[in-house]
Amino acid sequence: MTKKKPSEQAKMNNESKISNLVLRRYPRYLHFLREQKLKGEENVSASEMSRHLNVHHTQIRKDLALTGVKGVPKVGHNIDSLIDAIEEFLNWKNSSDAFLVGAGHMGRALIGYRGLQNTGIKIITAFDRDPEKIGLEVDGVPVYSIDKMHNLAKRLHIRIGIITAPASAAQEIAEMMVEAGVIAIWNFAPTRLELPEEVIVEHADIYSSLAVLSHKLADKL
Amino acid sequence: MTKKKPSEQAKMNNESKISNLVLRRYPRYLHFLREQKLKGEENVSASEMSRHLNVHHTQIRKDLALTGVKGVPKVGHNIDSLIDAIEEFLNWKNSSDAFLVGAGHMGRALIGYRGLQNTGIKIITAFDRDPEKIGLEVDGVPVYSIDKMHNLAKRLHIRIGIITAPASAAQEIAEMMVEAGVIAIWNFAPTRLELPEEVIVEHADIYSSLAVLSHKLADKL
DNA sequence: TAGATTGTTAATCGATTAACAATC
DNA sequence: TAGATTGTTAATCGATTAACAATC
Repeated sequence: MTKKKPSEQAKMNNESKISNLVLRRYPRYLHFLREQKLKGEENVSASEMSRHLNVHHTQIRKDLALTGVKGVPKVGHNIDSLIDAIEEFLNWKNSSDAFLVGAGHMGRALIGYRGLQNTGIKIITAFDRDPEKIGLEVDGVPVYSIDKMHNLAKRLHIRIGIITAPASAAQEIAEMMVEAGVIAIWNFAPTRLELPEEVIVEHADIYSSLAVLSHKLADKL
Repeated sequence: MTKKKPSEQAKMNNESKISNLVLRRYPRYLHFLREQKLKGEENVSASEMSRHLNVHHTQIRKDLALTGVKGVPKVGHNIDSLIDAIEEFLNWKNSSDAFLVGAGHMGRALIGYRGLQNTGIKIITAFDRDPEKIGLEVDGVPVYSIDKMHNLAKRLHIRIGIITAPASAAQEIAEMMVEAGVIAIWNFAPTRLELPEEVIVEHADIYSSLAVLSHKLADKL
């Protein structure tokens, strides 16, 4: 029996081998690029990005190289091409419909988050158990009873689920989502979800950043 | 002129040299440990943690070793000691008072987040500009006019600020906070803040996790 | 005792940074 | 042309994993 190295696995699954660390940097790049574009800039140099984003210029070069966009010496990279390429890379060009479960404050915050409009995800419906929330409309997004999720997800072919429910309900909700055909879950509840391997789960973990903050602060006091 | 290696810098600033990657793992460990404690367990082995948290057992051993808690062969580590040590490490044992600016959904979500109670941060007051929000009370936390922040922060010696305002207002708010004596800022607005170096800024960046999710999903479709 | 588990040292892997030639 | 900037290759750094002796 041959051991599968992660890289071979990746090939087999037709997954690209780009590292998460790089992926996590792209939204910051994108943000900066859009800003520059708004300012009327046409090109940007890696050195300039490096200064503003506090990332080593070589790293920026490598990250940008992955997008396939070529730069021109003394000029830099074309901003539009970069924006386009990164959006393409992240699959943020055409947004996919998503369901959100848990119409509490966190859920509504996310629904109202204007920044999400540029990110390839569109929340089209929210669900909740609380009869007081069912029937509401939040920023144009209706809140339905969670019982309706299964049918609706199947009918609309929803592939992305967002969990903004309390931790205690998260696992159950996640299973319902998978059951209904969801293949990627963005989890804001502070729990690890146990799901079949093939389901993509990303945990929006606010504690990890708090841990860094707290520790640094402790050092300072 | 001698170049300062990061490590020397760290010593000079009296900062500990523990890596952020380790720090970011601790909250997950803590969560698991508390869970086990609730189940009535007294000890836990690194192998067990490894299985549940999907982290290599050697890594867990190293991370736990940093806390100073010793394990016993065939038994494992005492859960209480670990919880205690990690909380100590993160400075989560006695919570510091914090101000939150921006009482929109994100702000209220954070105020209502029960999980925050175990994390060394206590939001005692919220601020907003919106007259409709001023005077409200959210989960026992009063919302004041942002004009009052400066005086109140000075008076109560607040060192931690949380920004849950829109991106457009974040920089200005951050500067007000620093002006008022805040030395650590937890920023939920989707903007990089430009502040004096000595201010600790942690960006709770939801886009980075979305980037990973989107990319993985693109691969799968 | 035997075996589960710890904890440390060494090997590997991957990410970041440095150096530098190529180019507009 | 000179110099800013690109993009690539090599060196370094740090994090993860493997191997294994020590211990209860």
